[in-house]
Amino acid sequence: MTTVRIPQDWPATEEQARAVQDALRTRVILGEPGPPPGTGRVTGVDVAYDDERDVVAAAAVVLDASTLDVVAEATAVGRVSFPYVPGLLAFREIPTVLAALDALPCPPGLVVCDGYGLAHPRRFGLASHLGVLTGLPTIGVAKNPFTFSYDDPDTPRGSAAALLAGSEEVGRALRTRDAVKPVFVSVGHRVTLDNACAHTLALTPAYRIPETTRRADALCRKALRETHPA
DNA sequence: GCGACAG
DNA sequence: ATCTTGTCGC
Repeated sequence: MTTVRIPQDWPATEEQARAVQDALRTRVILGEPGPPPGTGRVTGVDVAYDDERDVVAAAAVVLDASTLDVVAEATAVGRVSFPYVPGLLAFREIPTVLAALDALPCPPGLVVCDGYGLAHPRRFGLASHLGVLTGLPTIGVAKNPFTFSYDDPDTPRGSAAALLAGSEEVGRALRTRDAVKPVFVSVGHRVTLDNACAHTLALTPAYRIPETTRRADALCRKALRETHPA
Protein backbone atom coordinates (compact mmCIF):
# COMPACT_ATOMS: atom_id res chain seq x y z
CA MET A 1 0.00 0.00 0.00
CA THR A 2 1.31 3.46 -0.90
CA THR A 3 1.12 6.65 1.15
CA VAL A 4 0.17 9.99 -0.41
CA ARG A 5 0.76 13.64 0.38
CA ILE A 6 -1.74 16.33 -0.37
CA PRO A 7 -0.52 18.29 -3.44
CA GLN A 8 1.05 21.68 -2.67
CA ASP A 9 -1.37 23.44 -4.99
CA TRP A 10 -4.46 21.73 -3.61
CA PRO A 11 -7.32 24.21 -3.09
CA ALA A 12 -7.71 25.37 0.50
CA THR A 13 -11.09 27.06 0.21
CA GLU A 14 -14.41 26.24 -1.36
CA GLU A 15 -14.06 29.21 -3.67
CA GLN A 16 -10.71 27.97 -4.97
CA ALA A 17 -12.08 24.46 -5.43
CA ARG A 18 -15.01 25.74 -7.49
CA ALA A 19 -12.61 27.74 -9.63
CA VAL A 20 -10.59 24.57 -10.31
CA GLN A 21 -13.76 22.78 -11.40
CA ASP A 22 -14.72 25.61 -13.73
CA ALA A 23 -11.24 25.54 -15.28
CA LEU A 24 -10.97 21.77 -15.75
CA ARG A 25 -14.53 21.35 -16.93
CA THR A 26 -13.59 22.51 -20.42
CA ARG A 27 -11.35 19.47 -20.86
CA VAL A 28 -14.03 16.82 -20.45
CA ILE A 29 -14.60 14.74 -23.60
CA LEU A 30 -18.22 13.74 -24.14
CA GLY A 31 -18.24 12.60 -27.77
CA GLU A 32 -16.50 9.25 -27.46
CA PRO A 33 -18.56 6.06 -26.97
CA GLY A 34 -15.94 4.46 -24.72
CA PRO A 35 -14.96 0.82 -24.43
CA PRO A 36 -17.64 -1.77 -25.33
CA PRO A 37 -19.37 -3.23 -22.23
CA GLY A 38 -18.41 -6.77 -21.25
CA THR A 39 -14.94 -6.64 -22.80
CA GLY A 40 -11.50 -5.74 -21.52
CA ARG A 41 -11.11 -4.49 -17.98
CA VAL A 42 -13.17 -2.39 -15.63
CA THR A 43 -11.86 -0.81 -12.46
CA GLY A 44 -13.76 0.29 -9.38
CA VAL A 45 -12.45 3.00 -7.06
CA ASP A 46 -13.73 3.95 -3.62
CA VAL A 47 -12.61 5.69 -0.46
CA ALA A 48 -13.19 5.23 3.30
CA TYR A 49 -12.59 7.84 6.00
CA ASP A 50 -11.63 8.17 9.61
CA ASP A 51 -12.08 11.88 10.24
CA GLU A 52 -11.11 11.36 13.89
CA ARG A 53 -7.64 10.26 12.91
CA ASP A 54 -7.64 12.39 9.74
CA VAL A 55 -7.01 9.31 7.63
CA VAL A 56 -8.39 8.38 4.22
CA ALA A 57 -7.91 5.03 2.47
CA ALA A 58 -8.57 4.42 -1.22
CA ALA A 59 -8.82 1.23 -3.22
CA ALA A 60 -8.74 0.40 -6.92
CA VAL A 61 -9.93 -3.04 -7.99
CA VAL A 62 -9.54 -4.23 -11.57
CA LEU A 63 -12.07 -6.75 -12.86
CA ASP A 64 -12.19 -8.78 -16.04
CA ALA A 65 -15.24 -7.21 -17.66
CA SER A 66 -16.63 -10.49 -19.00
CA THR A 67 -16.19 -12.73 -15.94
CA LEU A 68 -16.08 -10.04 -13.23
CA ASP A 69 -13.14 -11.86 -11.69
CA VAL A 70 -10.62 -9.72 -9.82
CA VAL A 71 -7.52 -9.22 -11.94
CA ALA A 72 -5.59 -6.79 -9.75
CA GLU A 73 -6.00 -4.45 -6.81
CA ALA A 74 -4.16 -1.68 -5.02
CA THR A 75 -4.67 0.63 -2.04
CA ALA A 76 -3.32 3.94 -0.83
CA VAL A 77 -3.66 5.94 2.38
CA GLY A 78 -3.29 9.62 3.07
CA ARG A 79 -4.56 12.60 5.05
CA VAL A 80 -8.04 13.97 4.50
CA SER A 81 -7.47 16.65 1.86
CA PHE A 82 -10.75 18.57 2.04
CA PRO A 83 -13.91 18.64 4.19
CA TYR A 84 -17.08 17.13 2.79
CA VAL A 85 -18.95 19.83 0.93
CA PRO A 86 -21.74 18.82 -1.45
CA GLY A 87 -20.44 19.52 -4.94
CA LEU A 88 -16.78 19.37 -3.88
CA LEU A 89 -16.51 15.67 -3.07
CA ALA A 90 -13.69 15.14 -5.58
CA PHE A 91 -11.28 17.27 -3.57
CA ARG A 92 -11.71 14.91 -0.67
CA GLU A 93 -11.09 11.72 -2.62
CA ILE A 94 -8.92 12.33 -5.65
CA PRO A 95 -5.33 12.48 -4.30
CA THR A 96 -5.64 9.09 -2.64
CA VAL A 97 -7.61 7.54 -5.50
CA LEU A 98 -4.94 8.66 -7.97
CA ALA A 99 -2.27 7.01 -5.81
CA ALA A 100 -4.22 3.75 -5.72
CA LEU A 101 -4.64 3.82 -9.52
CA ASP A 102 -0.92 4.52 -9.95
CA ALA A 103 -0.10 1.53 -7.79
CA LEU A 104 -1.96 -0.89 -10.07
CA PRO A 105 0.25 -3.35 -11.97
CA CYS A 106 -1.90 -3.07 -15.13
CA PRO A 107 -3.97 -0.53 -17.07
CA PRO A 108 -7.37 0.06 -15.42
CA GLY A 109 -9.51 0.29 -18.54
CA LEU A 110 -12.85 1.95 -17.77
CA VAL A 111 -13.00 3.45 -14.26
CA VAL A 112 -16.27 3.31 -12.32
CA CYS A 113 -16.62 5.93 -9.57
CA ASP A 114 -18.87 5.88 -6.52
CA GLY A 115 -20.60 9.21 -7.13
CA TYR A 116 -21.32 11.53 -10.03
CA GLY A 117 -19.76 12.80 -13.22
CA LEU A 118 -21.83 15.18 -15.33
CA ALA A 119 -24.63 15.13 -12.78
CA HIS A 120 -23.11 17.90 -10.71
CA PRO A 121 -23.92 21.56 -9.92
CA ARG A 122 -21.15 22.69 -12.29
CA ARG A 123 -21.31 19.54 -14.43
CA PHE A 124 -17.95 18.37 -13.11
CA GLY A 125 -18.31 15.68 -10.47
CA LEU A 126 -15.82 13.15 -9.18
CA ALA A 127 -15.92 10.93 -12.29
CA SER A 128 -15.40 13.90 -14.63
CA HIS A 129 -12.53 15.19 -12.51
CA LEU A 130 -10.80 11.81 -12.30
CA GLY A 131 -11.23 11.34 -16.04
CA VAL A 132 -9.66 14.67 -16.95
CA LEU A 133 -6.73 14.10 -14.58
CA THR A 134 -5.98 10.59 -15.85
CA GLY A 135 -7.25 10.68 -19.41
CA LEU A 136 -9.07 7.42 -18.70
CA PRO A 137 -12.67 6.68 -19.65
CA THR A 138 -14.78 7.14 -16.48
CA ILE A 139 -18.39 6.92 -15.35
CA GLY A 140 -20.17 7.73 -12.10
CA VAL A 141 -22.67 5.43 -10.43
CA ALA A 142 -24.26 6.99 -7.35
CA LYS A 143 -26.63 5.57 -4.74
CA ASN A 144 -28.57 8.79 -4.26
CA PRO A 145 -30.11 11.35 -6.64
CA PHE A 146 -28.34 14.31 -4.99
CA THR A 147 -30.38 17.40 -5.86
CA PHE A 148 -31.67 16.06 -9.14
CA SER A 149 -35.14 14.87 -10.01
CA TYR A 150 -36.37 11.78 -11.81
CA ASP A 151 -39.46 9.73 -12.45
CA ASP A 152 -39.43 6.27 -10.99
CA PRO A 153 -38.29 3.79 -13.68
CA ASP A 154 -40.52 0.79 -14.50
CA THR A 155 -40.18 -2.22 -12.20
CA PRO A 156 -37.96 -4.56 -14.29
CA ARG A 157 -34.18 -4.44 -14.09
CA GLY A 158 -32.82 -2.45 -17.02
CA SER A 159 -35.58 0.17 -16.92
CA ALA A 160 -34.38 3.75 -16.81
CA ALA A 161 -35.60 7.32 -16.52
CA ALA A 162 -33.88 10.64 -17.12
CA LEU A 163 -32.05 12.24 -14.21
CA LEU A 164 -32.88 15.90 -14.54
CA ALA A 165 -31.42 19.23 -13.55
CA GLY A 166 -34.44 21.29 -14.47
CA SER A 167 -35.07 20.18 -18.05
CA GLU A 168 -31.48 19.13 -18.75
CA GLU A 169 -30.71 15.39 -18.71
CA VAL A 170 -27.54 15.03 -16.64
CA GLY A 171 -27.73 11.29 -16.13
CA ARG A 172 -30.09 8.38 -15.72
CA ALA A 173 -31.92 6.62 -12.92
CA LEU A 174 -31.22 3.00 -13.80
CA ARG A 175 -32.93 0.00 -12.23
CA THR A 176 -30.31 -2.71 -11.70
CA ARG A 177 -32.60 -5.07 -9.74
CA ASP A 178 -36.32 -5.70 -10.22
CA ALA A 179 -38.39 -3.39 -7.99
CA VAL A 180 -35.34 -2.13 -6.10
CA LYS A 181 -34.34 1.53 -5.82
CA PRO A 182 -32.41 2.56 -8.95
CA VAL A 183 -28.81 3.74 -9.11
CA PHE A 184 -27.92 7.08 -10.64
CA VAL A 185 -25.59 6.90 -13.61
CA SER A 186 -23.81 9.81 -15.21
CA VAL A 187 -21.06 10.26 -17.72
CA GLY A 188 -17.53 11.05 -16.62
CA HIS A 189 -14.95 11.28 -19.40
CA ARG A 190 -14.82 9.69 -22.87
CA VAL A 191 -17.92 7.53 -22.39
CA THR A 192 -21.46 7.89 -23.66
CA LEU A 193 -24.47 7.82 -21.32
CA ASP A 194 -26.00 4.82 -23.11
CA ASN A 195 -22.67 3.04 -22.85
CA ALA A 196 -22.30 4.00 -19.18
CA CYS A 197 -25.70 2.45 -18.46
CA ALA A 198 -24.81 -0.70 -20.41
CA HIS A 199 -21.61 -1.04 -18.38
CA THR A 200 -23.55 -0.55 -15.17
CA LEU A 201 -25.96 -3.33 -16.10
CA ALA A 202 -23.07 -5.62 -17.03
CA LEU A 203 -21.61 -4.97 -13.58
CA THR A 204 -24.78 -5.72 -11.65
CA PRO A 205 -25.65 -9.42 -12.21
CA ALA A 206 -26.64 -9.92 -8.58
CA TYR A 207 -26.72 -6.70 -6.57
CA ARG A 208 -27.95 -3.14 -6.96
CA ILE A 209 -24.44 -1.70 -6.71
CA PRO A 210 -21.81 -2.49 -9.41
CA GLU A 211 -19.34 -5.26 -8.53
CA THR A 212 -16.54 -2.77 -9.12
CA THR A 213 -17.80 -0.46 -6.38
CA ARG A 214 -18.62 -3.32 -4.02
CA ARG A 215 -15.12 -4.75 -4.34
CA ALA A 216 -13.43 -1.38 -3.99
CA ASP A 217 -15.62 -0.48 -1.00
CA ALA A 218 -14.71 -3.68 0.84
CA LEU A 219 -11.02 -3.23 0.08
CA CYS A 220 -10.69 0.41 1.14
CA ARG A 221 -12.52 -0.33 4.41
CA LYS A 222 -10.11 -3.15 5.09
CA ALA A 223 -7.17 -0.88 4.28
CA LEU A 224 -8.55 1.73 6.69
CA ARG A 225 -8.96 -0.87 9.46
CA GLU A 226 -5.45 -2.09 8.97
CA THR A 227 -3.94 1.38 8.98
CA HIS A 228 -2.51 1.83 12.43
CA PRO A 229 -1.45 5.22 13.88
CA ALA A 230 2.09 6.17 12.87
C1' DG B 1 -32.61 34.11 4.91
C1' DC B 2 -33.52 28.80 5.31
C1' DG B 3 -33.11 24.14 4.02
C1' DA B 4 -31.30 20.49 1.03
C1' DC B 5 -27.23 18.30 -0.42
C1' DA B 6 -22.76 12.53 -4.26
C1' DG B 7 -19.54 10.43 -0.22
C1' DA C 1 -19.17 8.69 4.78
C1' DT C 2 -19.97 6.91 9.82
C1' DC C 3 -22.31 5.55 14.36
C1' DT C 4 -24.61 0.21 15.11
C1' DT C 5 -27.94 -5.68 16.77
C1' DG C 6 -30.80 -8.19 15.52
C1' DT C 7 -33.73 -9.89 12.22
C1' DC C 8 -36.59 -11.25 8.17
C1' DG C 9 -36.02 -13.68 3.86
C1' DC C 10 -34.10 -16.00 -0.35
